[in-house]
Amino acid sequence: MARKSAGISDRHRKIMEFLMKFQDENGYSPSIREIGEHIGVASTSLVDYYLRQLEEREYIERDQHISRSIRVLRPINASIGETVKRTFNRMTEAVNELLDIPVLGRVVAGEPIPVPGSDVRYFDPESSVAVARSLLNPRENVSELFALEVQGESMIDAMINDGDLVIMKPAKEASNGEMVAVWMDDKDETTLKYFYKENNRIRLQPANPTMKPIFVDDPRHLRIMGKVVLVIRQVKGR
Amino acid sequence: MARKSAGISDRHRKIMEFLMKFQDENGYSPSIREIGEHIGVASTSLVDYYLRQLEEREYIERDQHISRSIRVLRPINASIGETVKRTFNRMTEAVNELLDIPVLGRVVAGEPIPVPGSDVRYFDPESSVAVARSLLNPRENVSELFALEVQGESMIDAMINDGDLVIMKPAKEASNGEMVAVWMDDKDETTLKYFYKENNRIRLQPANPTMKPIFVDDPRHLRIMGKVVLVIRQVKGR
DNA sequence: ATTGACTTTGAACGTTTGTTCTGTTATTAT
DNA sequence: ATAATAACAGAACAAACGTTCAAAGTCAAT
Repeated sequence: MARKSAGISDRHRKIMEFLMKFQDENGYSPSIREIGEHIGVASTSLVDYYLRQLEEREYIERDQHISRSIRVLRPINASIGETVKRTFNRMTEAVNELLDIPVLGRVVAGEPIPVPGSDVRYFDPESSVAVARSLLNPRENVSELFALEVQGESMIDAMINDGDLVIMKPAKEASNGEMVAVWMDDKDETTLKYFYKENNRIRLQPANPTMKPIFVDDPRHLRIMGKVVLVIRQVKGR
Repeated sequence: MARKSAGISDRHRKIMEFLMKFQDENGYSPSIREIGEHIGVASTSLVDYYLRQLEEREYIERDQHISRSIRVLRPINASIGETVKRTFNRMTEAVNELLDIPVLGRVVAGEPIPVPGSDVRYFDPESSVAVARSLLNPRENVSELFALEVQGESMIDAMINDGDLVIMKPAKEASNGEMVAVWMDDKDETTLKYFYKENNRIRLQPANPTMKPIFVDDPRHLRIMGKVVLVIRQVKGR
């Protein structure tokens, strides 16, 4: 006589709950001994005994002679909503944390840097860098950020090396103490310097404290292209 | 140059697909031998070899000495391409793209750097940095990475400034061309230098090309603490 | 031609694990 | 009370399984 969903004891319920919890936490089923330990049963045979009952009543399924092969057929006492909700939150958080910043080109000392003009829609970005938002100023307008790869060793006095990745935002002016990318007409050169406006001249201070500043008297010989926001150096593992 | 899932051979892909398919059909993971049988590999060690690689690249996860404990961390190449499945993949990818690296402390020239000892479980990390995985070597074992904040200007000859964030992995030895953090007994100092082993001495080359190298004749006066993997400079918006 | 990094094999070892068996203790019906 | 049935223990076993190691093969760079 096939007994239907008859007598589910307290033990059965405990086992089912443990199965689901263990599955959720580990991604696979517990062994018989692990089940026994958890429900306070010393002998493996007794656990097997209960499992067989659960199997007969079609609460679970398992494959003979295969470790950890228990499948839960129908969840008992569902409290799954919590888990789903939590993982969903973590996912949306992570997705928002990740910025995709286009790499517009290279910074070469002797050439003006490529800057996204307001009219010129987009340079086709060669590629993009993924950057965590938390590395940036929280109130940064991330949509206008762009990245440049430094080519050559012309920026060493800005403590920036060949291959470094500079992330910046477009700007035509700067405040004191900000690091800017400037094009100097008289020198035909692009550099990265800290910007300071003094009485009647502009001081461009290298990041390397051992280097001396450059002074510019006529601001018209100087074009600010953008402000540096972040520098990333990927050390070549060789 | 942010590229995604690099360094995955055909075998790896085949294994991942089998893992997902098997999981889907049986509700639990295949054993090592079952995997080997399916991809046409006779020895269990070779399967283990591949699994370890997949583990390092964080495609899967498994628990030691536990049968069928493989967890698929990120699905690969879903052959059943539905819109839902694809967006789901993109989300999990994004989640996996984001690494949380603990900041263990500061690098000060006159002090040894804090390194996660194998026995000393964890310094309580002061905080953590979020870093996109694509910024790192794809086969880097990201779980052992840690970050240090540079304090003072003692590292300027390594092109690293006060406030910079150095991400490194523990190491006691290094290969030529790698940037390492070393403690020099005779100078009582921690520095970051490029490591080169020459005939009968060690050359420590500053990253700044204008600086001269340091030569160490006796390797015992030199302790390698770790290899530098990434340097991040958050330019103070002031 | 040699090195070195990566791939592959085969076998062996020690656990983990499911299964089975014998036997004991409770519970219940008669 | 007694017999029958259900609940439990403990041990023992063989298969399944993860791990490790020594050794050999492959392939590209030097």
